[in-house]
Amino acid sequence: MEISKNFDFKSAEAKWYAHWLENKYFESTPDEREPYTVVIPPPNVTGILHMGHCLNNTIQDILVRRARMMGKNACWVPGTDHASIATEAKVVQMLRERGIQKASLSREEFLSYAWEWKEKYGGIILQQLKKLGCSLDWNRTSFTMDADYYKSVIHVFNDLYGKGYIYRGKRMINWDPKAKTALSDEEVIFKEVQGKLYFLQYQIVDNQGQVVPLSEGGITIATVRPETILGDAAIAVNPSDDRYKHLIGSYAIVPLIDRKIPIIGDEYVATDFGSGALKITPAHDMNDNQIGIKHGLQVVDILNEDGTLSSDAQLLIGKDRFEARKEIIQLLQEAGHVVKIEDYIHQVGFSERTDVVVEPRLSLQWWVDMKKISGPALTAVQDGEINFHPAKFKNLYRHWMENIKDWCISRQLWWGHQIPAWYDGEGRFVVAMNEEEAKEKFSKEFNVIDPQLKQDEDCLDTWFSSWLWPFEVFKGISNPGNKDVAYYYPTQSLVTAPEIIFFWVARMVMAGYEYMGKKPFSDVYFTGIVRDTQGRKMSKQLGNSPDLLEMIDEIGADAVRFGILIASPAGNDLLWDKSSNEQGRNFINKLWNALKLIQIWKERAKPNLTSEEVSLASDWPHQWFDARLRAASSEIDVLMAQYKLSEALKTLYSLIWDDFCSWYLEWVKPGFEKPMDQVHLDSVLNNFELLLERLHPFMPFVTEEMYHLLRTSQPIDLCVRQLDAALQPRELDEKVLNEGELLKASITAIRDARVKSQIKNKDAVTLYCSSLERTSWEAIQQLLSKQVNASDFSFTDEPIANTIQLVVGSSKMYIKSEQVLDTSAQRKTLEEELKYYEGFFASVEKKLSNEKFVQNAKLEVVEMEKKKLNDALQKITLLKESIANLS
RNA sequence: GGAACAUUAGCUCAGUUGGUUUAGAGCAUUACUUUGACAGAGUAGGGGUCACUGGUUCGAGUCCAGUAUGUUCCACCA
Repeated sequence: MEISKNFDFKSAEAKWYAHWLENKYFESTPDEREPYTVVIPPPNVTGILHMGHCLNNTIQDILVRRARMMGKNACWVPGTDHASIATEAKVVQMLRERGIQKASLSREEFLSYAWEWKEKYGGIILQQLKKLGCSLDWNRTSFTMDADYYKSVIHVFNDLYGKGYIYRGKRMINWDPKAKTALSDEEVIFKEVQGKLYFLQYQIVDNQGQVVPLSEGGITIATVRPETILGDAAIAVNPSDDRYKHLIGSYAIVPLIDRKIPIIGDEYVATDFGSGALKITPAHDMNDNQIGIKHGLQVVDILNEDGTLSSDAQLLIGKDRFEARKEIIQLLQEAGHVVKIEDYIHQVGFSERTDVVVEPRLSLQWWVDMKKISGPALTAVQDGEINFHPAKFKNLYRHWMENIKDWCISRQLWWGHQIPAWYDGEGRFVVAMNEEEAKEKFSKEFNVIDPQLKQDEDCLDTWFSSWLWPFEVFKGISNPGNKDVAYYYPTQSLVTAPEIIFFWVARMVMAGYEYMGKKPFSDVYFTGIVRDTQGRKMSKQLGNSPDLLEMIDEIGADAVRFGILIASPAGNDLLWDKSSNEQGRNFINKLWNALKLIQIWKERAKPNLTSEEVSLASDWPHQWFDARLRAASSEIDVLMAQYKLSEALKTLYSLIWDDFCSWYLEWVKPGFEKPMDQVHLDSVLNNFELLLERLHPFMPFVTEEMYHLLRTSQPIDLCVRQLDAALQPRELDEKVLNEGELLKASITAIRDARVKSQIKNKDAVTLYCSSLERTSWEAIQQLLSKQVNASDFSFTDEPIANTIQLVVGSSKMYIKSEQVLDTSAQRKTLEEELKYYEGFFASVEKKLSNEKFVQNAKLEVVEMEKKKLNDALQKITLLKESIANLS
């Protein structure tokens, strides 16, 4: 069979993915095997594949494919998340482009547009995962708003409400004025912003109730949000502050609107910040709200839900908050209230989804009382029931869990799971599975017959559905105790980004224990963040995020998978550069060329060779490679168990490039245009197959392609071939591995000597060896002679004159050549080596002559040092002899 | 403000309970080689007082304390 010059990844990728699907290799149903379950972190239904997904899903695919090849029933569940805010924003934008305002639509109309949009664009990302080679069970594709899933979310809400874990309450929340919705604390990103600190002077009312003119002094406060003075309810000072304490109990006048507000004392106020007097705006600041409650202050809400000033502001009504800020300063300046304005750098909260400044706002929302369900989730991770990789995230998790706050779960959106609460006209409400049940409950609880009910307009936070993901993809709630959930749950590995440890991971653990009574997964692998070479996070805004599909198209999915993984140390961020793809491509090329070489051997192979034709006298090279493969495989097993995927791939890379290509194939290579005997060829083919097997989870396409080119009638596809569990290191391997090291060292040393003495490769040399380890040399002498073009190899006890002298291990070698020898180069090499060993000898000797060392160190350590000393001494003797022989 | 983690070759990182060499790998770099799988190759080399300062110890990249720098998380004084 003709093998193409290079790997044609485009046709191979299309061919093999279709073939795998056709043969249902990725489909899983419960059977007697042990399950290996992974649920995909569901990407946003609006999402497009980026580098983060690439890393994340490559890792999952490696774990899943490997499990599949190790006899597990591997099941990787795909799906998408409805991503309420993000998706609703996209739909609103699409409508705007069509000239439709969301406000002009009914809820039903809007949702039909949203579903239309979801059907059309949603799930593109899942198609993209196929390009990457991901072995997902597509029959199990789930969506967080599937009918059953939806019902389960509503059920969970009802259940938690029934248990008293969900409540409705008026609290300060983070308000996103663009999305016009509440946000949870986790959805607010604090950024440092260069702002201004405005010092404003308020007039004071004296004992007689007279307003003191500003010219006679007032009270100065500092604020970064001057527009909020319109909502002021008090001015607070620290009761121990001598500057102000006499004012406590009197009143001040809010500028421009002349509202009379009390001056109160509260320890909360810092005397050393700003002016030492704090304006209190209970409707628009978390802390002010607390103080407001404590002192029974009135609440003046001056903002509309879109961030414009409300009629309660009395001034600048309808203006945007930032516009109002500029204008009010002008008005205050004109009225003489501005004392000074300072530059001020401070932290401002932004909405994670819309990136607008979040407003603290008082509103009625639904909450989950987290302390009620967090207990088992905390201990599970503390006790190692669930393992985090890397383990450092354990601390972070614990800290958050121990200081957990209630979770605001209502969102003022339409796209999502509508809150199952029904209200009557009088503000009474019940929580129910549906309207019918709600009516029943009303009649029972309030004795109302057939009330006019209205369902809560709001939706649930997206994470209130995705925290059910690991079991609801198996219908663990909608069809409790079914065969799938019983078999696949708990899942094994969760691979996700550390950013969502609180949003998602922690909450899944809570839901898992609450609803399944079991952990949702055994291991959580947190990937790093993909950054560019300058260490910047990849983002659309910076334009440093490469187009993944384009890249796959250019260089192939396997090269991209290799590139991202090799650059990804376990648990660290990875600085990714396109050049690591090239390393992947080069590696594929190397493999491909090995295949081409073997193909040539296959064509020339003969079943029975005459003794003259035999290319290889023994099967020593096969034994050696077998031993190397065993050692490397067990290293890889260990690394994989520790989730050190990058290290495992490096081990494989070097096994293939160095051990297999550079050494093994060279050792078994027959002479130019000579045939290879079938027995040796079979060994080579077997070994190559075993390599491809191990590489397959990392680079599925090229390995499957080569596997079939290697042997035309494979009984089974590589994708579902089972790894040979017997491939473990054996004690007897040690001998052949040592011989291999001796062979490599001698080849390298002789090649080096040839270069330094300018002996051309085509000129044959004669080798003499003086050694106490004759049996080792005997095992390798034929290969050595072939590799270094030596016409003869013999043992000697005497130095050979006019030769190049080398010390390999504890043996001496003499290279005899026709050529005139340049002894100076040789002498230099030997002397440098001697210098090194003398230095080494001195350092060991020093250590051993230290009495305290010999007294205190462990016996075996001392013994080892003595051995090192002896070895070095032997080496020094040999080197000295060689140098002496030179002259 | 608090905490966690990190700091080893030009870059990205290994280095398991302190003692296996005078600290390793990959990539990059330099020189040389090169007509039989592979110039997308081969061989060899250069490059590190293991961030700094102390301490514990016979012995520290490894343990302890402090300092500096960086990253991340938490909190948020208007």
